[in-house]
Amino acid sequence: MPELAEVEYFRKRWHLAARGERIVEVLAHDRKKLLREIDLPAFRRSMVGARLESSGARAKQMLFRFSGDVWLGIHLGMTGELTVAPPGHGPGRHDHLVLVTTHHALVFNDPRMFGRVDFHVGPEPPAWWSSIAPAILSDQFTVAALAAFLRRRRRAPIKAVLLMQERFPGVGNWMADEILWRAAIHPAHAAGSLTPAGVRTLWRECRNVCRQALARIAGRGDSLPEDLNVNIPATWLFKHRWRRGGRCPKTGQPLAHATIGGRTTCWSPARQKLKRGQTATGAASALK
DNA sequence: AGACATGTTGCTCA
DNA sequence: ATGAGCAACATGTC
Repeated sequence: MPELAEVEYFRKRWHLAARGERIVEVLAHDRKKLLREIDLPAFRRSMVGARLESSGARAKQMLFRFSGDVWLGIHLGMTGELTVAPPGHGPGRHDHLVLVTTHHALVFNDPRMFGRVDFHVGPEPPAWWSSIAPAILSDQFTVAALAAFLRRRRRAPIKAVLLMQERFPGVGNWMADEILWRAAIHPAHAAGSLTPAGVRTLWRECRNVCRQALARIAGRGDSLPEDLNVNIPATWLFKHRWRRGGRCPKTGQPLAHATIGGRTTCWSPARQKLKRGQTATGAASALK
């Protein structure tokens, strides 16, 4: 579920509910997997009594800062989500971590357990946070940097390249498909054989999808939509990609699905065309 | 029943 | 050394 904007949505949910509140109790379960890197007794000692001061989201990671130089990093994996419940919340089946304040329970739930929790103490944020690639919406994401990256990955299908966090932090399966659909680029197109105009269009749509997804999903300022996706319009591919018999909202033509770059991919054949010689080597079999 | 799932990592092979 | 492809992780849903 969580890509760039969903991660920001969940961060805000915890942040808006509990900013300034003190943790009075920590409930932690299943430390074999999600909490495997955590020294639980030390985590409890640091966390209880700490006050949530600030937080941020970068790519698909979140970092919550607590008083006493305590930091909590969370990655939601494939199925993780953060919710807010009353303070008496009895942990449900896949609630792996619950931070209880006097007014709220901050719940990290993840059925599939691909998520990760990191606990860090120190005046500076943890190293992994600082080494996340520059955001697509930052001025470091330039057309030249994009072109150089596509050249390096020239033989891979563009769909697979968009999923690489080292250059497209926060982009996941649905955002990659949305970007390519808007840019009218076929997902199996070899990354290195886009025209200069194609690269520029791709750059623009990377930024458009990130900006619009953040505004639609995570809201603006201190506002938060009631739920994920309630503000995503039917003009987006997102609304049609999983529906059986789904049609392209731009052309009205049927959508296509195949595994490209190792992931289920949806595109609009009427809009995203591939000429001879442009197909990435590994993607050819997927298009039969 | 079996296929498949909005993610990442670590292995193999070229 | 570098890049591409794929299985594995664990559980729920269609």
